[in-house]
Parts: sequence; structure tokens; C-alpha cells
Amino acid sequence: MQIHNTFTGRKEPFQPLVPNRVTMYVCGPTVYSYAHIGNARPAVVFDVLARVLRRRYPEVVYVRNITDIDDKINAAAAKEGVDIRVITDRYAAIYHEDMAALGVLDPDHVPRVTEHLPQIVSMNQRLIDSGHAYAAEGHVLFHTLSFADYGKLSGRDEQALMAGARVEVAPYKRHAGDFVLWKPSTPEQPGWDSPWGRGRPGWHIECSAMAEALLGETIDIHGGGHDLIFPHHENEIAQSTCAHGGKPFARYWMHNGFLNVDSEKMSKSIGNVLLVHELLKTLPGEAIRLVLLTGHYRQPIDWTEETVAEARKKLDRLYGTLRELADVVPAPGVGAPQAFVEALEDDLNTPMALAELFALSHAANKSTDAAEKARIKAQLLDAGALMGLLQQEPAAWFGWSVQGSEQLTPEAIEALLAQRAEARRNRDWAGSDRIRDELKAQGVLVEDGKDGQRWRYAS
RNA sequence: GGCCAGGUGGCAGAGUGGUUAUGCAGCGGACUGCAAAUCCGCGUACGCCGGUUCAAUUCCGACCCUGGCCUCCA
Repeated sequence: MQIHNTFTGRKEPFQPLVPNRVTMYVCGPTVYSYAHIGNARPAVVFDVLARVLRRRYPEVVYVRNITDIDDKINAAAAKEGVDIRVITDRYAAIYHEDMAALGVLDPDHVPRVTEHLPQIVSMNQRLIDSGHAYAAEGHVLFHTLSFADYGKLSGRDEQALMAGARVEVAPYKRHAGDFVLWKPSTPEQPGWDSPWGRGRPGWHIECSAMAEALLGETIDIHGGGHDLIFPHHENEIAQSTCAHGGKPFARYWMHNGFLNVDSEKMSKSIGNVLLVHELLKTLPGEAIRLVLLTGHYRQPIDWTEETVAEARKKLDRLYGTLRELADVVPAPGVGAPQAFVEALEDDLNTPMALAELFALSHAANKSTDAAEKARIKAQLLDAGALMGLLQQEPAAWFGWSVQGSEQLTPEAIEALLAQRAEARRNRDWAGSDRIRDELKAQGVLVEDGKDGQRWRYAS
């Protein structure tokens, strides 16, 4: 397995610290609202990574946190006049549902910040005791000058960091680049007791504390969006390394690229934020997943009507092959082809893996040999499973329709097809074509095959 | 300004020092009552300028563009 490591800037052979056991931490969502399609990208990408790792290693421990303490959550709760727990439970549940609809399997652990306050406090205390952090005016701050490697992940030095000069300057900071580990809460704000008074954790310490609690001091893979490299992951490295007496924190850093919508960054001001929850009403989850895997995970993706339509067509093709193989029993003991696995194990090259999937589809479409078909079906299903694709019945894929749409029901379609079959028996081509046209006008495509008619909703 | 990614055929998108993925769209053919699906075939792309090399889209250098981060952000 090869992995591109952000820390070194190159592709490296992957070797877990402990043989046969891989530990992996991915930054999860802050649950103050619905997840947008960009939030879904790391969930899907690292889901594929977990699947690929599990195939090779007996034990993979995958942690993806839920951030349920945050000022945006406080704002949302205040707006609704409810406890933050109401907000975080609601959106965590929705996130879970939405990701499941995209075929994302549950990580092994989904820790919440509110469940790890003691660990956070403890880590802060250790950082203070070891001279890497200091308390001031109810805050605890990490002293970045105390960590020589600060800036190494993001490739910037103190000078460059300060050149930006957009960091908050506060009187209690010893150094402008110092960041908050703990901050005081007002009586109205959610807060937890600590040696430094009632307050809440800063924005970066939670991941360090939860990774330590669930995976230990040094983890194999740490993932997240490209934008988290600085400051979030830089700060995680500083916190964890210093809290662990200099032991390395994460051995491989992986970052997924951003997703743009119609070539623009999603933003509320442009009004182009696409929520997964909404998209799922008009698109099959699997198509959304495929859009996210069509390009390499480190490259940017542009979400457009075209890319979405193409993803659906690709799945039409693959499921079309599986539909032809409906009566074929997959050959036992046959798994994903070597080339497919190698593509995924080469830094998650999903485009190349997809090409292998199409090669299988093509071979099956051509084949007249029963044994070969059985083998290919087994390969397609197993390869699909590694990417989280092709796991539903072809009929379910082709029968998918928009919720609450005006489309004809399968029963109504079957009734019309029965009429058409009758017309065809009578060689009444005009009648047959009229029904086909009628159905097409209502978004139903009819095909005549060897085994009679079949239909699907147009996408 | 600093740091980091990119610029590939009509579109999407991999990859490679020489045999030019894959999907969609397009064109021709087979199959079909006609279609659709499928199959067969076709179109010879790698920002620009130099350099290295027998050979560069692939390596090196300059240049021009595009995007991201540097502040919460997947």
C-alpha cells in the first residue's frame, strides 16, 4: 500500500506502527447544521480507505469524531432557545443518516467532545506542566515557540505565519501565534469546570485528546480536508507531540481536496451550498458517492449537473451488466481483480479502479461463457464493495425515483407494458411504439431484450 | 507577499521517458419491425518557451495562467 503523506509531501509505502493493526483518525463534522456535499467528501474518501485497509490488515481501528462543543453550536442553540444537546443530537443523527445514504460505513468509534472533557483537561494540564502551555486570565494557551517543529506540516515558519498577521492579538498571549486550548465561558455560555475556571475547550485540543483516548499516543493515519492542514492539524501535532514527550503523533497525514460547485467555492454568500440532505431527495446516494470518487481524492472536484449526470450514467452501465448477470451465481472464492486492488492501494487511485470496473463490465457484456460470467460477477461485486458501490439490486437502482415525484408507479408501468406486449404479439408496431413513446414522455425508458421488455426511470 | 496544488482530446478524468487509460458525448457499422441496450470500429490530447535524451505529454529550467491555504471552514 502506498499513501501520499502531506507531512513529507510524497507518496510513501504504508507500514503500520504495530504489524497487522492500523489506527486511523479523521476529523468529523461540527454538528450545528446539515452537512453539505463538501463535508461528505472526506467521509466517503476515508470510508474507502478504511475498506481497503480492512481487506489487507486484520485489525483497523477507525475513529471519526463528532464535534459537539463549538461557538457555532452555541449560536444555533441560542437562536432556537434550546440546550446545545438538542442541536448536536439532531444534527449528529442527520449526519449519520446522510452518510449512511452515501454508503459510508460506521467508523469503529464516533467520539464526542462532551464525553472527553476529563481527557482534554488532563492534556491541558500536562502541556502546562511540561512548559508548552500557560494559563492566563481564564485561558490556557499553547506556546508555539516552545515547539521547534511548529509549522512543519503546513510548511511555514514563524516569520511567514506572522506575516499573515491575521491572528488574534490578545493581551493574555505571550506570543501572537499562541493558540487557545481552553477559554472561559460566560454564565450563559455552556461551560465545564476546570482548574482554570469554568470554560470550554479550544478548537484544536479535542482531536488530540480523543485520538489519544481511543488510539494511543502515536496513530498511523490522520485524515481530513485540505483546509485543516493549517491551523487545525498543525496545532494537533503541537499539542499531541508535546503532551507525549516528543513522541510522533500521526505517521501519515492524508488530506482530501475541496469540492467546488459550478467552479466556485461553496459559500453562503454565493448561495451555492449544497446540503447532502437535500441532494438525496433528487439523486440516488450512490450517484453522489460516485461523483466524489470520480476524481482522485487529492484533486479538487467540480460539482456540476454534468458531473452528476455522468455518474448516473456510469452506474447505469455497471448495473446494466449486473442486470444481465441476474441469473448468474457468482463464482465462490473469487474476489476483486488484482489490478483493481492495486489501483486502490496506490494512494487510493479511484479513477483507475473505476476503469477496472468498466473493464470487467465490458468483459461480462461480451462473454458467452457461463464460468467466465460467474467469475466476473463475483469480481464486480467484490470490487464494488471495496469502493462502496454496486451493492444494491439492479432493479432497485433502475427503479429509483425522486421522492414524491409525479412519476408513474411500477405497477402502472407494468400494466402499460402488458398492453404493449399484447400489441407486440399482434405485430401491432404502431401500438407498441405509441405506448413506448407515452412512457418515455413520462420519464420511463423501455427496452426490448431477448427476455422481453424492461424499463427504467430516465435519469 | 509567503506556502501548496494544478494546467491532458468536445467534456469528465487517470497515467506514462518510446506501445497514447476509462467514462460521457460524437461519427460509421452489427444487432433490432423501429428503437434502446450491447458489441465492433473511428476520432491520435497532453499551457508556452528553452534544455537533457536516440526519444518528453512524462525529467530539468524559465514563463504564462488557474485554484487553495495563510481567519471559522471538509
